[in-house]
Amino acid sequence: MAEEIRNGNIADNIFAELRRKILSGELKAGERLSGERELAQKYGTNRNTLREAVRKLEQARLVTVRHGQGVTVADFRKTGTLDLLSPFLQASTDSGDITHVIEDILEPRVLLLEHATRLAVRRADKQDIERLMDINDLLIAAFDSGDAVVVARGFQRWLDALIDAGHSLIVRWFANPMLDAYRDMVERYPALWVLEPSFPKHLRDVIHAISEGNEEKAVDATRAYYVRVDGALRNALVPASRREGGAEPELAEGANDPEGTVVPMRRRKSPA
Amino acid sequence: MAEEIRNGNIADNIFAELRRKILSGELKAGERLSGERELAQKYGTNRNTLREAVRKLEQARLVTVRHGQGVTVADFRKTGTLDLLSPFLQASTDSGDITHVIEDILEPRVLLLEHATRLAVRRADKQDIERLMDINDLLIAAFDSGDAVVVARGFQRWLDALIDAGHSLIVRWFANPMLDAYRDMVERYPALWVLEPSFPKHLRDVIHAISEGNEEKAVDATRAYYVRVDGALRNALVPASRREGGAEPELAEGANDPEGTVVPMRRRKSPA
DNA sequence: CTGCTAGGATTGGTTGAACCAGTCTGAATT
DNA sequence: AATTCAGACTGGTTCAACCAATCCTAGCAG
Repeated sequence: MAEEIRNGNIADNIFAELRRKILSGELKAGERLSGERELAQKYGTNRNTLREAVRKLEQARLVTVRHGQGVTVADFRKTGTLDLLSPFLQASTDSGDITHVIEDILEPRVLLLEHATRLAVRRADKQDIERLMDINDLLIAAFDSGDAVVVARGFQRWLDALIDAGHSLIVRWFANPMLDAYRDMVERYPALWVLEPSFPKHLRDVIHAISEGNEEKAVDATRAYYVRVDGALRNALVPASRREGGAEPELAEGANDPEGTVVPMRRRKSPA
Repeated sequence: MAEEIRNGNIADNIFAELRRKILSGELKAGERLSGERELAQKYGTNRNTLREAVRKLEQARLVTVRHGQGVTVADFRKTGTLDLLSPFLQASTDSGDITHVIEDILEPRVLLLEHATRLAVRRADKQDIERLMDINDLLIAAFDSGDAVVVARGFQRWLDALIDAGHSLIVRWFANPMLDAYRDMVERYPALWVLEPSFPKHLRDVIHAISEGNEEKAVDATRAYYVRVDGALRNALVPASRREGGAEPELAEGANDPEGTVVPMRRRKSPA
């Protein structure tokens, strides 16, 4: 089966390929994979290397392996974790899936950032604030140059610094998968990253609030900014999702949805 | 090296053992593991099986592997995800670490549950509500019997149902690692799970609010409950963390901290 | 002495074959 | 019809090579 070379590691490529198949729905939950011997032959490798790929799938909770029974595709919608966010977005060929996920992530993202901001206000030391200010200067310059991608990339450093300033293992671990997804999305759809006019003001406000230890002011600044940004993003998404089963303008390269077996992710409340 | 048999899978045991060593700080970030040949011999197995364990470590972001260079321990504090929460709590021998993590997770947990509750109010259908009511009945009965462990176990099902009622992939993926950690903690320290007197009322209030579609009421009920529970938990933790470097009453079985190299996780803000 | 280079040692990556060990299936037996 | 058991799956483990990237060092050239 045609495998393009992504990096120099066979097991990783097979892992990525099978992960894509599972996350895209090509392999469904409960389905059994072929035996290791057959799979190895199919991917043109040997059993040991193939097994390394299966081990990674197992660790990613995408399959379950039982001696004597074989390898079974797991229901990642139920048992998955945020680690799957980035590969899921990359694997999804169904635009409705992507739209729902992005819509559903906006609120948790704001809640996380508000909390991160709170912790930064409470715990940031001089070094943390200096780092934030340095990045802020760079961002302002990049913003003035008007290059959205450069800003987006620098913004990742800002978020990193903000989260570090909170000195919370938990918040860092919460944020990492979202930052990964953000990074990937910036690389794939640079056009989506609009330059919100209030961006520089938002940065300054947050830093000021952190410097003077004003928690509510910092959170308010964060919230106000994301209300605007997320609103714009929602507006950009809604028209796309309104078309029935079609591929949206620029979110899909090779959209093919062989059957309509996609589990509904969002159900509206039935009339009480 | 003495390895106890945990389950029938050598690679998994080695993976778990190395993960424990890394998460406990026994192996530090940046440190290089021995070569695969040597490691395999040390654990009394062959290279292929050993490599399967290393692959899982790699997938868990606990090590990085580079051809020609070897296996390097990653800085999981920076690059980890919530997947590490449960194994980290199990591996930690430093009571300060555990205390900080638990303190830092309480707020995010409430935020997550509040958001999950909001989504449940917006999206729950008749089936979801029925499921919640069924579990509620069981929980009330268990609560009256006074067995904290049974209640805690049933509460996991309640949380599952609540999250399902929100029909959000993202929230489910956010919650799973925390539910895993909760499950483990209940099994390990059943004594910590106190029966809050307002527990049955909280459940009823949330269900009512969901039924009548009153979002704010549902969130208020959730928040009010967790303010009480978390307050109690914080009080239980603070006295333990106040002792300097000592093992707390019942959170550590084999506490041994060979050197004082633990990276400070929480720094107070320096005087502005 | 300094700098570069070639080669050897060390590391992970890949391979194929053989055998061990659970699990399932179906035919033979009772 | 129920039971049993052999065989045909499945994954689990082991061994022994060899390939390929990286690192280190001895030796050479400047």
